[in-house]
Amino acid sequence: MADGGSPVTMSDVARLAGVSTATVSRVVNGRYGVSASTIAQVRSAIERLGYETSLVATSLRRSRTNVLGLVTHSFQSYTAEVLKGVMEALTQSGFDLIIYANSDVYGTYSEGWEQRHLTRLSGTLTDGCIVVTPWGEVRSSTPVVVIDPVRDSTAPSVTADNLGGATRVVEHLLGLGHRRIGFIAGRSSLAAAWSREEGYRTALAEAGVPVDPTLIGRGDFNPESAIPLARALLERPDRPTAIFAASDGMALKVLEVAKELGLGVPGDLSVVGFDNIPESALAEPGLTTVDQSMYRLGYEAARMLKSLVTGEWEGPRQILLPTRLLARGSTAPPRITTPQITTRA
Amino acid sequence: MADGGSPVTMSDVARLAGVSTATVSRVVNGRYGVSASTIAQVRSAIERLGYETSLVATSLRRSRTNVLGLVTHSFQSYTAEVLKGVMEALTQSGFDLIIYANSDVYGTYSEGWEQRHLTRLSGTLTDGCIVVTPWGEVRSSTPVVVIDPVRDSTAPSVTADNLGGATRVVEHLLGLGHRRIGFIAGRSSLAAAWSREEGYRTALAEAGVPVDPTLIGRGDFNPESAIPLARALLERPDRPTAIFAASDGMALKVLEVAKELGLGVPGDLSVVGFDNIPESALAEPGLTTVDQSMYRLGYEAARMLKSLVTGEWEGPRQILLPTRLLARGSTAPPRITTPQITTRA
DNA sequence: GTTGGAAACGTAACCGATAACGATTGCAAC
DNA sequence: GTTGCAATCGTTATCGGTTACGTTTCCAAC
Repeated sequence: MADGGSPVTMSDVARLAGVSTATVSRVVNGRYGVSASTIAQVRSAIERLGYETSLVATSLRRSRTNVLGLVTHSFQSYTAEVLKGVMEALTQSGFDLIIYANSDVYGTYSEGWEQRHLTRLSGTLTDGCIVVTPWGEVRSSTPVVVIDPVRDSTAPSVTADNLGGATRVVEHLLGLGHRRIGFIAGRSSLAAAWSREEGYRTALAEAGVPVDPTLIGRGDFNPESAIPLARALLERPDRPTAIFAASDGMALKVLEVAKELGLGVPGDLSVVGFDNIPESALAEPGLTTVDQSMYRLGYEAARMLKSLVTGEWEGPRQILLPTRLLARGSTAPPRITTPQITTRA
Repeated sequence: MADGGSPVTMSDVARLAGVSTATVSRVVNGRYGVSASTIAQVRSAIERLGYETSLVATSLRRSRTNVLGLVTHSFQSYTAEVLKGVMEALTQSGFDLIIYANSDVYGTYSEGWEQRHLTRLSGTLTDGCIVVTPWGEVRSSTPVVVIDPVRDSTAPSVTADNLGGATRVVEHLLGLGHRRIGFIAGRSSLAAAWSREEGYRTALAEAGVPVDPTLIGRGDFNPESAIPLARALLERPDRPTAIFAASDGMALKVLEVAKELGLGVPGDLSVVGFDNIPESALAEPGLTTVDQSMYRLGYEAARMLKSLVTGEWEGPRQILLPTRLLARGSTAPPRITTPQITTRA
């Protein structure tokens, strides 16, 4: 149970079976050149000792390990979704998965964590890695697929259609009659943040609504960062009738601030988020948001990495997955049109 | 970015710095016996080449790796909670974490998966492992802490107070006036399932309510398994006024079956679960359940394993964490007292 | 009986890093 | 000028498994 002595090695098996370790290795790996009787001997010795080949020793000697790695800086509920997708894609593929989390950087959003994790894994332990939401570009001696890459990255990646999703959000709000729409941006180095802001800007521009820079708050995807920004937007006399936050986490904080200021949602203020995290459906009212399937992000990333490792990848190296607007209770037509706007427009 | 050549090894650094690999090793590990100028040379070479020590080679040579392992057979939202707790306990501890998931067994609930994962990790890669909800006893050459162990396990473990939680559930229902309380059990090999059933039985016995074996359905924690059992309980003429399912997943299925049969909850039937998974708060009505903090389970398991590895663990090897009854909308007093009971009692 | 060749198996050199050990150097004490 | 002790650094065995290569065995063909 607890401690069952030292681990069984290949030489233990060899000794018991009366052969060399080379022969044991051949049997384990099913190679040619071992007589049937010897195979039986070795098999029985393996069985009796409960021997399992050491991942470490094998990966040191071989280049291929048939293990893929994944590095993430935190474990959220969406991380579990990603992992489900990854495992689904890897089922029965012969590739196992190792997730590495460094205790030094966990919780602290220190720059370069992804590179440190990656180097640690790609020594010889893994054949390739998936990196979730990195802070910067990464380099590795083995293939890497990035989920939610940084802006303008040329690395193989899987991303949700953030631009399209954000565009539909703004079109939805415009369709309801909103004209003063606030925006709370995410960490600008991430492609996702940039695309969502770009969608906000272009959708307004296409509708002939001028973009007011003072209606844009600079958040960083951290929910807390949205609080002062939401307060600033909502306390001004010409406050927006709707706020679009670049993530659900931030949008939920906007809801809290609105409640605190005595503003009814969606009566006095419409709020929209992005991501569709589980908590959003729970919110009161339900948060209108953009659904991006983290499951599919994980699935596609694993599928791509697998083929990249075996060298048989044919498709594009940058995948864009569709997003979907989920209209819930937090959005409605504005109650009154702000006077400043109607006179100026 | 993508493929940056072959990985940098220690001998590459040694060659560039003009020293032996032993000296590089000493510098990397901060050992005594290297002159300041040599240290500078080596440091600069490491910097220039972007060298990072290989986890594989180190763990093969050393016995200690300062890496802890965790094996789980699936990634659910509660798994993420456990992982958050584990990482919190490991932050700045010097121990990193590796999670291993085998593609052969994922999704399929094949027996012995935990042992196979464990052996693969404990070769020399990890100093110890956390095993989440295993199917049986596990053996390992390094310390193991089990979260939700099998029944009567003597291995070091962390468990929620399932007995107390289940007891309070039944007391809650009895207090509301229920006397015919159905129970849907979990997989009986797990200690958690057994304790929850035991709590159900003893709480009834203490209140002088006889336990009716026909009111107990044998599920296996798989939500689907509860459907026929709930149907059987609710379609009988003397159906129970309340059903206590040993997990939220199964309880939610009971809600569905009740709706399907036209039974109002909590009017016609009270339903209680166990676990407090996120979906339970979302249910209509909200599911009354027992909250067990998966976060704390992970936290305590990691704290214990850490000390077990360093050999400084003093406390008990089996930890019981408190649980808490969460009364939500799915429980209420029974509308009418079943005639059979009142006459018999 | 000899030879050829393939099958079967062992030997030893790795893979990258560590640590015990030995070798060299420098400096102070005698 | 020795001697002795640190300080500094290289050499080498080692971890467990894989594989190129060499050796032995065995059977068929001549």
